[in-house]
This record gives sequence, C-alpha cells and structure tokens, in this order.
Amino acid sequence: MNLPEIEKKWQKKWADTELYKFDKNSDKPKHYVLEMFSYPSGAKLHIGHWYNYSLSDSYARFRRMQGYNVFHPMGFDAFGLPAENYAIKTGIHPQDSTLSNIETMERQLKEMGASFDWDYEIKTCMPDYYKWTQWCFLQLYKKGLAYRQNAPVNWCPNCQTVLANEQVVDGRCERCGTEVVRKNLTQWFFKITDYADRLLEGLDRIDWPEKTKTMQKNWIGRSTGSEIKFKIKGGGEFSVFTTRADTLNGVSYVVFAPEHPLVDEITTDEYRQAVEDYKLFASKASEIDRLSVTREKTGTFTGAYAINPLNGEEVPIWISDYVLASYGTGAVMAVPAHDERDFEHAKKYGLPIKRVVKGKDGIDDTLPFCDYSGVICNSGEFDGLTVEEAKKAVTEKLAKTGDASFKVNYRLRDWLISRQRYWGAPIPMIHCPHCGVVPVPEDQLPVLLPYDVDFTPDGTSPLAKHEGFMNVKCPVCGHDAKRDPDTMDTFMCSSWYFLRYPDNKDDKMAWDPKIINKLLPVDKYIGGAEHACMHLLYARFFTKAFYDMGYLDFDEPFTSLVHQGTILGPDGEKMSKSRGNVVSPDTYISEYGSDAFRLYLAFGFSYVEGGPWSDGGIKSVAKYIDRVERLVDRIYKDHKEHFHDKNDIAKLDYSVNYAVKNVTKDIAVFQFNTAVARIMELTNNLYKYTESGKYDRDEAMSAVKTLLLLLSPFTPHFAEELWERIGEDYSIFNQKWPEVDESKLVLDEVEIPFQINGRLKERFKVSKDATKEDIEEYVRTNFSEYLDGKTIIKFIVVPSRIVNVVLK
RNA sequence: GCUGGAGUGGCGGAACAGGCAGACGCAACGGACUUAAAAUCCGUCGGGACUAAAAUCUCGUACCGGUUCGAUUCCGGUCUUCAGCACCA
Repeated sequence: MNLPEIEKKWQKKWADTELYKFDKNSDKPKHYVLEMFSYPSGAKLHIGHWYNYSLSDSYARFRRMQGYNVFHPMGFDAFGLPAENYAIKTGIHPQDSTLSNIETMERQLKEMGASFDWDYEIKTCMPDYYKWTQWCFLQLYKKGLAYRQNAPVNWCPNCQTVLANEQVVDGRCERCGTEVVRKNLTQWFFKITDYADRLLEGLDRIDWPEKTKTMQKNWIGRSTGSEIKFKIKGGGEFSVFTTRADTLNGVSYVVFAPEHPLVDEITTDEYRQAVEDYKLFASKASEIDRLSVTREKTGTFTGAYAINPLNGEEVPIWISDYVLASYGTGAVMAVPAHDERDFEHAKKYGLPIKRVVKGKDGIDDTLPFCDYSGVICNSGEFDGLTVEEAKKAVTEKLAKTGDASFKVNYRLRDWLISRQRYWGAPIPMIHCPHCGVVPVPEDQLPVLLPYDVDFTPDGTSPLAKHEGFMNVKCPVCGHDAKRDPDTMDTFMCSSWYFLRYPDNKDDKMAWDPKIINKLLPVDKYIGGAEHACMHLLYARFFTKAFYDMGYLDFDEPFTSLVHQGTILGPDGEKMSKSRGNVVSPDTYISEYGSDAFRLYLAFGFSYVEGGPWSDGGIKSVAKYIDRVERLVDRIYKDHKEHFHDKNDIAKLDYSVNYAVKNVTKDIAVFQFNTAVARIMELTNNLYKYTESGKYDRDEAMSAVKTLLLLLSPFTPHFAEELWERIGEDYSIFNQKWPEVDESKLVLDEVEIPFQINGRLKERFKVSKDATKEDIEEYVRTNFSEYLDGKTIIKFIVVPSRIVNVVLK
C-alpha cells in the first residue's frame, strides 16, 4: 500500500469531518491526555517529539474508542533562551523565528496524523496567554508567596551579561572564554518551600513512577534537626542548622559560606585580604564542584571567634566553599570527629578534633565516627545518652535560654523566577520611588513585551533600555515610575498551561473553574524523565497554591504520569549533530509513511527505556503492514463455500480474545511493544487459520475486524483505509473498542513443568481444576522413573504453576 | 561528587507479588516459488559436550557473594552506562 498517499487522503477527511473535535457537552466520562508541550527550537520535529506525541496519540485514540470523552490538546512552550541566542547571532527577531518554527511544527504534527483538536492550541509567547501568566504571578504575590531577595547570577565580565548555566563551559563564558564570576542581583522568588511538606504528602496520592517520586522526595530533602544560636565574640550572633545537636560539645570551629552576609562584618583587618581573595576564588567554582566529597577542602580564617552556647568555648570562625549559602542558615558548626567533610577540613588546617560519641562497646576508635549507633562521651551531663536522646536533650536544654530550637530543614530552595532576558513574559511589577514595589493592576494586564528591543548583551536586562516600556506612572500615586526590567522564568509558563487548554480563548479569566474542575486533573501526562524535579514540581506547587486560593478544587495536576525513553542514534549514542548520527523522521515518513514510522516506534522499543534506532526495524514493520493488507484482502474477497470446524474456530476465538485482552491491558500501561507483538500473533494465527482455504469466512471476517480495530491506534490511516475497503462505516475511530469474551479464554487443561532439584525434566497437562493432591498423585504415577529408589526431601506443588521435587 | 535509573542471544526486546529464560520481530542459514532477482511462503536459530540424527547432560540474564526447594526477579558489594543537580526546556 502506498501509505504516504492514503495518509494525505485521510488527514483531509478527518479535518473536513472534524473527527477530533472535542465535545464539551458530552456525557461520556472525560479523559484528559496530555503530552508535555514542545519548545519550538529547531525548525523541525525530531524523533523524540514523534516518540512522545505519536504514541500518546495511540493511547488517546484507544481511550476514545473505549468510550471516553478524550481531551487531547497541543501547544507550544514558546518563550526561552535559544530563540534569543539565535537572534543575537543572526539578527532574526525571536518572535519571528519562534512563530515560523511553530508553523512548521504544526504542519508536521498534522502529518503525523495525531488526533489533536487544534481549536484548543496555546502558544505561551502570545499576549492572550502570557497575560494570564502575569496574572498568576500577581495572585502568588497577593498571597505572599512572591518576594525579592539578592541572589547570585553567572556573570561574564567581558560580555557584560548574565549567563545561563548552559552558557558556562568549564567555568568560562561560552562566547568569549572569559572566566565567569558570580554576582548578586535583587530578584524575584516564589516561596515553594512553604509547600515542601504538602509536595511530599501529595506524592502518596498519585500514580507516578516510583523513581520519579523518589527523586522528588530527595530533591525536597526534608531533614529534621536543630537550629542553634552562637554568639560572636565582640558582639553579634548567628545560627547554624544541624542534624547532630548531640555533638555540640565536639565543635572545634564554625564555618560560614563565603557568601554569608556577616562575613564582611566579622572579618578582622589582619585577615581581610585573605578573605577577599577566598571569596573571589569561591565565586568561580560551580555548585556541583563545591558539593563534591572528593574536592580538596579549602578555606580561610576570618579572625573572628564564636562562643559555643553549650560550653562557652571560643572557637574560630572560618569560611569555606563546602558550605553553601543556600542551604540551612549558610553556616555550620564543625565537628571534625563526627563528620567526614569537617574531618578533612580540620586535618588539612590543623584544627582540633574532639571526640564526643563513641561506639556502643567503646571498641571502635577510628575517626571520623559518623555512625548514629554510638553513645555520648566527653560531654558531662549528656554522657551515656544515645545519639537520638542527646539530640533532644541538648536542644531542649538550650531552648530554655532561647539558644536553640527544633527545626525542619529542606534541601529544596525557593524558586528564583527573574531572568535578565528579553524573550519572556515581563514581570508585572512597578518600582515607584514613593510607593516602592507596586503590582500592575490586573485590569492593565497584559504588560506587553515590546517588539523593538535591542537585546544585544551590554550589562543590563534588554528591556531596561526600552524607554517606552520602562517609563510608567505609578498606579498608586501617579508619579513617574519604572517597570521591572526582568522577564519570568519560562518554567512559569509551563506551570499552568494544562489549566489553560480547556478554556484557551477565555479573555475574562485565566481559566473558568466550572470548566477546569470538570476536565482536570490530567488523567495521563506523558513526558521526559528529565523534568522529574523541576517542571513537575513547579506545576504541582502552582496547582496547590491556586487550590488554596480557591481557583481549583483539586490539588494535584497530574493523576497519572509516564516518562518516555530516549531514542538513540543507530550507533547507540545520543543523537547529535556533532556525532552525525541524527535520524530525521521526514525522510522515513515520505518513504514508508507516518503509520509505518509510528508502528516502528511502538514496536521497536520499551516505551520508558527507548533505545537505538534501526533502519531494519522500520522496514520490517512496513512489511508487516503489507502482510496485514494481503490477509485482509484475501479473506474479504473470498466468497467461496466454506468449512466449519469447531476445533479450529475455538482456536481462532482463543487467539482473538487473547489478543484483545492483552492489547487492551498493554496499551493502558504504555507497553506498546508487547501490544503490537500480540497483534502480530493474531495476524499469524489468522494466516494459519485461513491458509488451507478451508475456513469459515464469517468467523475470519469477524477476526479481521477485531484485528483492524486493535491496530487502529497505531496505524490510524492504514486501519481507516482497510476499514473502508471491507465496506464498514466511517470512521473506524467511532467504533467501539473490542471487548474480551473471557469464556473463550478458559482452557480445560493447563501445562505444568516438572522439575527435579530445580531442573526441568518433563511437562504435563492436567485439568485446570486439579488440586495439589491430584497433581502430586499424577507425578508419582507418571514420572516414577525419576523418583523410584530416591529419598524425597520435599515435594513442592504450586497448582497451575510448577512441580519441583527435591531429591537427596 | 550527590540523587535516581538501566545492564538478558549476533541485534531490538519479552518474562519478574520468586516458578518452563529468550514471547514478538530483525539479521543469519536452509528450503519452496521464479529463466533470474525482488517480493512472498515454509523451516532452523543462546553457548558447549555427546550423537549419524535425536534423546540427554551442562553452562548461561554485567561481575562477586548471600537468602531460597527454586533467583533475570529479593538482599549485600563491585563495575559499566544513562538522566538530573536549581538560568536549556
């Protein structure tokens, strides 16, 4: 069959007849199938898009045929850095390149034959969308979840610009090679940490891959401990967070992150130069390097001393880059005897190491001793307590004087959303010299992103140079004021898009709760595992925040989640231009057709794993499609007299129902490769049933229809074509998904393997109802040659499964 | 480095609340059809030993060890590899 040709025909008919139009008023149960929308970067769909979208489409069609009212929208995550970089390089405006890319991708998605209803499309870079992204910002601000704070950015002193992590290669600017430093800017944050516990709790209520939940749990990183106050000799105080309050007596120094706000204040003149040098050194290291356990410990003394609140000892205050400003309080108490990193640091700089926990039996005297199983020593009144008891006792004692408290700490950090870039949604805030920071009134949204902006890097946010944009009247006092020159992180756009789809044309509100609460949460969300900790966490945070504000009546956005794997190049390596192993879908589509391409993606890989591309694979699938066509034609055109053999028909019935049962089960859990394998088996069995020419045509035609229905989600055009050819009504996608007749799957006999000492010896058939005793009896009678004269140690019978006899 | 995955024939991959390892397919090989090729159809197909052939035995799910009547599946350790690490999205 010439697939590329018939595909065009059906795509046109599907469009003309509005086959995929979503019916808002349907009384069928809803099913919201959503793929992570794509970033319109390159000009064309790559194989990863196909893998995600075409198979999710198969799933959506399957649910539709099962009788669900399927909502299956598509859109574009259109703001972002690559378009801006492309513009800096080529002079083509980000809006122009983005919209043109989107056009190409829309066309290609239609060529895929996907069942999207394009009436619900969204593009995040359009004012009718980002108006509401800005509205979301304002709601979070009103709820007290947005705040401004200093935070470091990567800064290239030569290009005079902020760099994304991606643009920093080996600590240097990717454009000019200059060493990158960190520089503090005042930026907007969302208090996602306020939701840390609820983000943890919600994980128990959703059907997500366990590994994704685990990653989110570890990312949030809840730990319980104590916050302990130290006084600084000569005035001032600071706090540390520790999970080991029990070791407070073993503190021999404290360490501040080099960025800690008190560092400048406490540093003595004698040490000032060393501290400044060290701060510069630390500003050049990446966070990953700083957290590395194997990185050589570095640091310097500030000249200041802190007072241990438990024993009054004076201990030196150091700065070192193994302490991060962003975690805990940005300061730690160092107990070298009981912490690996402190131990290394103390050894290198000759600081005292004082043991305060010993092994239970007092035998283990190697340091550092980081085990939680020990007992306290060298700590006066706390000696003899277990670690857990002492944590409590120490904290409680200090709590009386206000020097300590129990504290839950998270690894999760607040979400920094300011970007010093052009191609994003402007932050809807105004800075007034009289009123301070003032939100843009909601009826003045959107804050339009101006087109005529000079976005070449020169030290400020591109928007800051646009007078027309920046100058504004304060909405409170009416005086001259300035807009916020930054734009929002594009993760903002993708944190609520699933709420916009069903009500995408609403110009009165971001979403109409009446519509959204009916269609959401998303029933099946499909996208890459690389989003496990960021996008998927941010979207959950948004949903919970808007639930709290009463805009939603659910608080988890994605009931069920599936990750697709990665399709690699034919060489088994990740596809990349530099490796020259990029497989472009287009050439295959025009040669074999979209259906063959889709079927290969379904059959050739484990969906969640992905794997290497193979030209042979798609060829074999194209052959299989032709094989189905020959089979269908042969049976359909056959009008001769026929034979009715009960046995053969029972076998065919079994095969049909076996296929229906397993294909249904497998598609539901995204196991497309085994679903297709079962369809192939049915095809083979139907060949066998009909090859002699002596068969019942009605039975065969009924099996053919089932075969086409099962195949239709994978090869929609091909199935539609054959459905028409055998004289059935348009459209195959309006047919009901076949149901299993379990009675046809019941076999009277089951085959059971017989093992001696775990080694397979024989197989035998017994009635499906045979009891343990029946089976043992059968084995003793029929396989006596294995057992006679031997000592039976154990006779294991698992009915319908296995017999294993353990002989001496 | 930290966190989370993955490792099964020549290849893609099945199977796992612990019970016949290799479903389905590719490649390869043999055969049928054909003047021939392509296409199609049928058959064989993890390694080794022993066989004329079969039967049979044996090894085998990255590596080492453990639990169990029985481990690809559970536990401990090792190696390799992939993803994420907060400004790529």
